[in-house]
Amino acid sequence: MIISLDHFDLDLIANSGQCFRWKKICDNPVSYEIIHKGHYLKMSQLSSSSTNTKQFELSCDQDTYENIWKNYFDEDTDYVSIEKSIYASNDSHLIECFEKGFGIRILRQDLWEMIVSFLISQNNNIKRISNSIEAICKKAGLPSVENPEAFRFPEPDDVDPDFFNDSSLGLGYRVPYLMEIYRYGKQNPNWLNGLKAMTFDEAYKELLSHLGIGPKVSNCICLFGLHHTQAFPIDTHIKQLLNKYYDGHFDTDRFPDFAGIIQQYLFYYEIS
DNA sequence: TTACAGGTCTTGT
DNA sequence: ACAAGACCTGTA
Repeated sequence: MIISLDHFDLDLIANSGQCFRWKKICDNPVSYEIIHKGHYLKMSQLSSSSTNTKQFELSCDQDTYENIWKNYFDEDTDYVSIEKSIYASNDSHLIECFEKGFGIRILRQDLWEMIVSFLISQNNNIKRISNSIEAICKKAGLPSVENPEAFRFPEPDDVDPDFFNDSSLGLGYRVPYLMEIYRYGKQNPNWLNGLKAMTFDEAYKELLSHLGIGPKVSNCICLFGLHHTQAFPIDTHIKQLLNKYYDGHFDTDRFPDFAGIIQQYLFYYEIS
């Protein structure tokens, strides 16, 4: 099926550091394989017109799109008003980041996958994070609905904690963090729904109480897993850019409720 | 070879 | 409350 999306660019989203499993399968047209909540999707970017809206070809049917992917792409967030706020801010560096990153959009990814992914991400590089996550999914061996060769992300009940005691996964010292969070997830089946019901501040604090989750990872989980777009994760790259352009401090109150989206533009500009 | 990576934990003051 | 120092290991 064919759909139109505005403020949406496959390459930019793939390289914006929020998704670790997108796999590029073609340069022309730009095409990716995406796995989300047990479903597999091939997505191609058809036109790159000068307008804000682009066309995409998706391998799924209408029902699966409505039930799974529509929410994942977060079509409801109003990026036009965000764009207006950015230009109204007179922040020349931010405007430059926005123009270079036009088409970045924060997806609504699976909460459990984000918790585990950002636990792995600490003091780590994106390539190795992706490799570890892929190794975990492959070892768990749970096929997606549409493609038996593409494996879904294992949920708490899918693997024993001891599953992670395996050096071939390349997890290093994070192994006990994963063992503990899988054990906790299995013993507390309502935990994820509870997190989803919380405010940003509540969820942020609750996540902090778990082994291996500090301020940065908790903010990432809130932003990418719970879509609390006011979360503003500060990592080494953001720290460097704040020192370079903002005297070491960024006033998030300038962008109430969507500082996290601003952070994504700044982050992408810095790493690219 | 050395330094770094979307940090956090532990220990010492 | 805050400052070191340790920590796995693939990648550049």
